[in-house]
Amino acid sequence: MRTTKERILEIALELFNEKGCLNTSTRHIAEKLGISIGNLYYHFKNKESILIEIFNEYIEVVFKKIKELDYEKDEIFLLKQFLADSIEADIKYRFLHLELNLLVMNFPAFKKIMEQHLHFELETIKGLVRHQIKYGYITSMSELELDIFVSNSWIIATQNASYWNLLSEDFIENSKKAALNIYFLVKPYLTQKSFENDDIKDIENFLGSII
Amino acid sequence: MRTTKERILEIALELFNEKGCLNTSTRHIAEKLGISIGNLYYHFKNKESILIEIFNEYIEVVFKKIKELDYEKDEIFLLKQFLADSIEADIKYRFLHLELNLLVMNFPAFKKIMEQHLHFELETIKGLVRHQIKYGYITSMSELELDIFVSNSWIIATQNASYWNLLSEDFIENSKKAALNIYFLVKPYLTQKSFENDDIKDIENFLGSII
Amino acid sequence: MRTTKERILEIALELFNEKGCLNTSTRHIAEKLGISIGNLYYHFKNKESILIEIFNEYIEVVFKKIKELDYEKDEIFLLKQFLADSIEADIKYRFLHLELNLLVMNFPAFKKIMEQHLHFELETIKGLVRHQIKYGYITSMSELELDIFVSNSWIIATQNASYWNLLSEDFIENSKKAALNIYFLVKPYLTQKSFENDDIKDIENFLGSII
Amino acid sequence: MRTTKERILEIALELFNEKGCLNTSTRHIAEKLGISIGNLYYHFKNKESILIEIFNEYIEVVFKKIKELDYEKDEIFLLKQFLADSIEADIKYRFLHLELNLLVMNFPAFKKIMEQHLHFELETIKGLVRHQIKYGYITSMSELELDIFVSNSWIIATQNASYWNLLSEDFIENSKKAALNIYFLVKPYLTQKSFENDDIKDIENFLGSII
DNA sequence: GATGAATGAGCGTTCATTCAT
DNA sequence: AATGAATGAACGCTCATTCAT
Repeated sequence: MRTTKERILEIALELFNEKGCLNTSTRHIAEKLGISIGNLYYHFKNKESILIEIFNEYIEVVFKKIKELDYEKDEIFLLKQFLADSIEADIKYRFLHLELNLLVMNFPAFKKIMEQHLHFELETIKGLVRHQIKYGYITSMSELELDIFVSNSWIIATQNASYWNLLSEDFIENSKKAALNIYFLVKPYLTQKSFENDDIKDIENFLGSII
Repeated sequence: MRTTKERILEIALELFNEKGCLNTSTRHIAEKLGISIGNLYYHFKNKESILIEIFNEYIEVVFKKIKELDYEKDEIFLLKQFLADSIEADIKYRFLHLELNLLVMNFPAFKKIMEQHLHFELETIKGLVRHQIKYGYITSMSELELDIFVSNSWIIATQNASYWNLLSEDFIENSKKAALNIYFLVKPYLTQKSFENDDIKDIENFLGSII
Repeated sequence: MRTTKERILEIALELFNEKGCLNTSTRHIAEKLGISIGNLYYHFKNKESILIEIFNEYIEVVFKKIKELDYEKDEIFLLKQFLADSIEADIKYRFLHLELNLLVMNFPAFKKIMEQHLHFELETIKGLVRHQIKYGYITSMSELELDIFVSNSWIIATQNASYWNLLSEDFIENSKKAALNIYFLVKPYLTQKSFENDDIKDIENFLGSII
Repeated sequence: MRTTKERILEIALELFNEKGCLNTSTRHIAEKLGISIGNLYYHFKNKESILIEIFNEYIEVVFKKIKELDYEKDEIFLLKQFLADSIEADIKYRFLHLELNLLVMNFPAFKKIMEQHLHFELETIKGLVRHQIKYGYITSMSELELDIFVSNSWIIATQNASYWNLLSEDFIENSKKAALNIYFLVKPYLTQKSFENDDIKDIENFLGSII
């Protein structure tokens, strides 16, 4: 049995994804859940803290599997995992990317946490890419190029859903395209070794099936 | 001497970029401009029509120079132009990309215009890329790859400012980085012929100066 | 060629009948007419004076034909005329009766004129009825009964359109029923002499054709 | 102790009768009641729902006593009851009739309910008149005449207050006259049996005292 | 005669949040 | 834990009217 707090977060996420966090009132969350507005404020001191708690969930999902990997030591091809994990989270918490800049403007505490997380996430991705370069999966590049490659990856990973949603309302179809965006962004940097890796073949097969 | 209508658009754009369109009230625009709220509504029938008029300006800026090019016939290297124009507009009207998805949710008439424009813009970019491929500036690619390349370009061009703003408030510095994002996205697809072109040398010099 | 002032009155009446005077803005009148709002206020010092001028037209129409009758001297059967004239005016200026009480509340100058007119109209109707009694078309009645008979007649004549419009939007059909309401209200008071009058036969034929 | 909701309805009715529903702002209601505007909207989702709730009260008052009568079986003289009940409600909720047509124009949900109620009310009155005819209190008449008689009765019952208010502001005096309007409207249709009924004598006595 | 920019009070409504119970 | 009444600032917008040109 879920606690009330958990159910609030669940419903809030649902509504945020549907209409945006800024378009969702606390009263609406409480009503949809069938609890009083007073009870909602008993569990969360304000709307921002609901947002922050959801954001913490998001962070956890993003890094859960990646953290498990001891990629510093092992020679593993991480692209597939990265693709799968990031897309999953970015779909589940898609409202975050739809209105991230406004959220940061409106919720100062959220802004702080968001910034901390972003720095950490970017460092993690950079570390991951460096690892892949070291083991020859990705071509080597300058520090500047790495910075830009990572920023482009982050932007594409988080924003492509917004893009496709502008073009079509077929949500399922759109989310599939996310994989293509990331794959083709990364592809020019893949080495021969990568293309010989079974994971890449899996990915290419999967992407082939989308088209 | 500017007309009141122009001044409203000017101040509105300023405030939209500062705090977001959704966070800017019509009363606030009027107050900052020193006119009555009634006067604002004399010039614009509602907030959405202010947004739409600003969006139409944006469209014009985006396409003004590109439209002038008779690129179907001439063999010209367009990347530099494209970089310059799109970045200029995307900075000047940056609020648009910061909250595009929410704007589309909240303003149905804007949504329609936005969608029409987006289709047209993407086709234009595709045509431009095909032209560059034809004249050997960009490596040839499949139709799918072209689609994804264009979508990635659009996403990076419109969203990179949001990204950098999350990391730093140095607005000038951030806007410079936009060029890097697009350049490195495109770079893997440039041919030898491109690298011999003087424009590319200009770009590389410019980018070098940023770092 | 109509003067601007006349055209304002014309369009105002049209809009008042369509949506009510209180739901019609002065701007709307000017726009529909294709003149500036300033020009409208050049011709009328305020909205109330438009209303009053229209009301004066109404009064004129109501009494034009009745005034022509020298009914004090002639033995004439006036019911038919009264039916025809009052219904015609009450249809043409139907907005007046739809919102008379609110108009009186909102427009003090109109209120005064309205009250004066109402007293005069009621006295006229009373005189008319007394004349019909004197010449044996209508059964004699006490002064109280006469008062009430006249008030009922006025209420039915002015309000029946509102009633039928609540039940159906077929405006033409509804206006026909007005005649029935008045006829059946008066009928119990008609004498044998009335029923032998050709006018009554005309009326009965006309009413028969409605059903 | 009245609930806030009840007090809102109470004050709203008071203000509506005083100045008209359309001339009464929600803010005005809240202020007169000494509550915040937010609280008013906590209890009613919009102004229309206040109007509708008041209208439902009106319906209840109109039909409360009439519904209790098992007039299909008993031979009873209903005129007195009808007079008393309808006048009481039409005075208490007099704003309704002062601006009914505008209310219907401005409040679509109210319009629907109003129309349903009107049809039901008219059928009820018709049934009541048919019963009185059956038991010999009212002279028999054709179906058409019945329709018109009922429509005239409804118009007089609901509109006579508006009429008298145009002539005088003595509210109490005016409301007494309502009874006269209805009585004299009905009188021509009363049979000898009616005039022998004690209720009629009561009415005549009451009316006599008014004059 | 005519234009149209400008005013500002007011309207219906929403919303995050508080607090006594 | 939970209820739900209450607050009040703010929002988008309308309207009759004025006035310089």
